[in-house]
Parts: sequence; C-alpha cells; structure tokens
Amino acid sequence: MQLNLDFGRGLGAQVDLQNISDDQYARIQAYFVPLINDPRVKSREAIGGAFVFATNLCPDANPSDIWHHVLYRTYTREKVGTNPEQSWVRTSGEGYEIALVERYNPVLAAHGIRMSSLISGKAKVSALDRMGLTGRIGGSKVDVMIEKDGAGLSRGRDGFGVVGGIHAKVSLAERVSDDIPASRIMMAEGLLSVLSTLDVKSFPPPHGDLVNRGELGTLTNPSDKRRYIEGHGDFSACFSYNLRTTPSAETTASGRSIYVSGFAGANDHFTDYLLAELT
Amino acid sequence: MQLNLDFGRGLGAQVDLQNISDDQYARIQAYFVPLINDPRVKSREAIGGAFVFATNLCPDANPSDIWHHVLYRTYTREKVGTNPEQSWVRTSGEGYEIALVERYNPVLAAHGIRMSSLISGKAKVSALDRMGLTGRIGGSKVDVMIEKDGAGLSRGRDGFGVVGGIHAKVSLAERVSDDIPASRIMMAEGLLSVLSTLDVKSFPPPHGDLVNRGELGTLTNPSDKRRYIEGHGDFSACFSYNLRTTPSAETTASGRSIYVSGFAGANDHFTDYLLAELT
DNA sequence: ACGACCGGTCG
DNA sequence: CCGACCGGTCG
Repeated sequence: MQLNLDFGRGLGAQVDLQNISDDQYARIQAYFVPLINDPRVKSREAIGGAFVFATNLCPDANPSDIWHHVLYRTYTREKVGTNPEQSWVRTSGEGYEIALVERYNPVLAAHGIRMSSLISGKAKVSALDRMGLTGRIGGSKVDVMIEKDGAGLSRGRDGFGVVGGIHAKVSLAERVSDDIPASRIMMAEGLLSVLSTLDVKSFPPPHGDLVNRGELGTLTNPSDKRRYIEGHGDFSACFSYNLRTTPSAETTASGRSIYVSGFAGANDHFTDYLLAELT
Repeated sequence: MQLNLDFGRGLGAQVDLQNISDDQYARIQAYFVPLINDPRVKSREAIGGAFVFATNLCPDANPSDIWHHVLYRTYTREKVGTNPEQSWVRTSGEGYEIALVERYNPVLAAHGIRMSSLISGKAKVSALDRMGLTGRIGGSKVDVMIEKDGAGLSRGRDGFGVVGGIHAKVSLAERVSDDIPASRIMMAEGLLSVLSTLDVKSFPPPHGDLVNRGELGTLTNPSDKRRYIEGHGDFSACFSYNLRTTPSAETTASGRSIYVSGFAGANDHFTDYLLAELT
C-alpha cells in the first residue's frame, strides 16, 4: 500500500509499504490504536504485541518497515497525556525485547532453550550474577538472557543454565558501541553475545526519501557498525529484521556475520544459529 | 528570579533561578532569541555564544541552570522550520564544545596551551591520528583536543603537540559509558582524558520538581557514573558546571576526582588542573 | 527512586 | 552523504 504521512510545517510525503495491503494496515490499526492509551496495558506490551500481530498478519512485509512506518508513526500520533516521542523512546525498546521473547520462546522450547527479557531490575541483577558479570559490566548492558536445559552457567533448580544474552536495539546510531565492552566480556566467558536489531533508519523530508535503509551500509561501503561485527567480531552474531540490511558475505574477517530475515514463522537464521551453537 | 514554564497538557510550573534577575533574563533573551532562527548563524554557534554571554552576565548563577532552564527552553520554544527538540539535540552538544573553547582558550594561551573543537570530520581524523588512536577507537570518541607548545605527541610545525582530549557532554545518561573505552586508551597513551559536563538533569512535572540535580549522585549514594570516575578511574578527571553536583572528597579510590565550579572568570578547577598536569 | 530507551537533525 | 548529538518517560 501507499501510506500518506504528514510531517507538519506543510510537509507531506508518501511511503510504499510492500506486502502490506490497505486492509491489513487497517487491521493493524484496529489492534494497536485502542491499546496505546489503555491504562491497563503497558505501552511496551502494546507495542511488542502489535509487532507480533502485524508480522504474523503480513509475513512477507519488511518487519522493520512495520515497526518504523506503522507502529512508530501510529503510536506518536495517537499517544496522549505525555510526550509521545519520548514515550516511544522509553517504551519501544522494551517492546522489542518483549516481541523477541514472545516470538521465539514457543519455537525454542522444543529444544530446551528459553529466552527471558531482563527488563525488571532484579531479573537483570540476577542474570548478570549468573553470568559472572556483576561489577564487570557498567550497569546493565544485556537485554535478554538465553538459557538451556542441562547446560550453561549457574544452572538453576529447574536445570536451566545461562548460555548467552541478546543486546536488543531498535536502531543502532552511535549507541551500539555502548554494548561492545559487555559483549566482549560475555564472549570471553564462553557466552553467546548476540546483537538483535530492527536496524531502523530512514531520513524524513525535506532532505530524505523515508526509505528505511538502516545503518549497516553495504559490503563494499561498510559502516563502522558493520565493521564492529564483520571486522572486529565484537558480537557472536548480528540478526537484523530489516530486509534492506545487506547480510554478510559467506565469510568475514572475524568469522562473525550479519544475518537478515523476516520475523514470523518457525525457524529462521536466529533459531538456526542458536540450535547450531547450543545443540 | 522565578521562571514560569508551560508544559502543555495544562501543566504549568515555576522554577527558581538563583542569581539571575528578571533584567538579566531579559538581556539573555534579547541576545539569544534573534540568533535562533537567523539563517546566517549556525545553531551551535548561537547556543555556545549565548552560554558564554549569559555566564559572564550572571557569574554567580548555576551555569547548568542557565543551559537547561534558559537556553534549552528558549531554543525549543522559538525554533521554527524544523523539529525543535531534535534540532536542540543535534546542535546543543556542539554548542557546549564551542563554549568550552571560547571560554578557556584566552586564559590558556598565556601558558602555551590550546584547545580545539573536533567538530569537523577532518579535524577529528587528524587529531585521532596524532594521538595514535586511529582504528583503535570506534569512530570519534573525543570532542576537544588539548595541545601544548613544545610538548606532547605529533608536534606540529607550530611547535604544539597533543597532550589530551575532552569528552564533552551536556548530560550523562547511559551515554557516558560510550566514552570510557576511548578514555582508557588515551590514558594508557599518556594523554589527559577529561570528562567535561554540564551534568544537566531535572525531572519535569507531573512527577518531578524541575530541580536540576544532575546525575552524579552523592558521596554516600554514588551513581554508576560517579563510580566510573572515583572508583574505576575511567577519566583523568571530571569537571561539572552544575553547582548542585556533589564534588569528590579530598581522596578517592582511583585518585581521580569530580570538580565543580562556575563557568565564568579566569582560573577555575579546570585551568588549575591543566596547569598542574601540564607545566 | 533513578536508570536506559531512541530518532530528527544538519553539517 | 551518514554520523553523533541529547532528554522526557515510566517502571
């Protein structure tokens, strides 16, 4: 469909949402809009839930476009009683974590693997402790914990031990460099340290064309962020749900790669990677 | 004076600006407002220049309060033709660098010391090269270069060599951890690596009281950011221009300290520190 | 309570 | 062109 956008100041623009029909767009709105200001629903839950709903409804659409052009723009237009843009900042990052856990746990459960969001302060403290990272990582630099039954560090009474963590980021900007010191420590401890991103980035009018190309650049013209992974190997792997992100070539200097996939379905690059590394 | 603020949504609030009179406030407005939308003036220059003007006009006021309650709120209210909040984000950080250089260079020149903003891409590349940091720091993680006549690294034809750098941040948030890897490398190279901050942070209504207490916590209840300096020694020193920032005690675990001072005048903690370290 | 979340800007 | 800048939010 063609989505019409209004940027105020007389700036209008149109963006092409591939593999999303007008009817599908309307159904996403019908699901999401009532949740945005519902006092019984945390915004992060509304956003995470709407993303899972929308990517299941439109499995061939670009997940990053759904997030950026549909959910972001709808949320900031509809949110009332608070600063909509800052509320999006505060809640959408956690919404992405929630969506990851909701999306992958049912598939991973069959393999004795479990993901948990570390949004709550105590969950994070306990997880850092179990990874042996307390005091070595400045605060909280891992968002989702990955555990496996019968393996990993600090096995609990339920038999699950910590085998890795996910650094979840909607967009990268310069902020991804925050996560690198923690990631290197985790990898040195034998833990998987995965960068999971929607790689959202478009340039709005009047200068930009709104096409959500992300920030990882290309193989021939890599950005610093691509070099962090393919060159320095600062993460075990990177998974992008922006279909415009250029994936890594078959081999890389560090042996670490960027993988690109949709968000819906059962198995994808991320589950394949976890199963290969953990089983 | 008492400043009345309007946060929309029916939220008004009043903030006490100590050591700023109504007349002084009016003079700052008269200086700053015409520059905000002047196409001949870069916003960072307008902000940096207005800060130097205002801190000279009101030398006993809290510089961080001038920045946060006067310049920030005036800029975002007056800016037109672009998103005012994001324009502030983009330009105010560089405005702070400009103000630092403008404030300190006249005083330091008498001692053969020079500061230069590394805003321009080529200045930054050249500076990183001279510090021996190219490729070792992910991109550009130092904002202002400090040079001394007849000393330091990569002495130029004018006799000035690089002796250190400044990480300039209006506010700290989690973003200060970005600068630590670069800072540690700089210190290992024998360079000064100074964190210079306005330590701006207040909580707006309806939850907060707008008092700009910053983020460094207290000696008895330190924040992670205070620990970075006093505990880990991740920077050579930290200078805050928020008079509400609690300075370090006489001694610290790392031997590194947080110093607090006003912004106007000739010598202050920062110049004392540079002269002690460099002469 | 005090921390980390993210994106339009503009050089 | 493509990077780093910062602050209201809300748990």
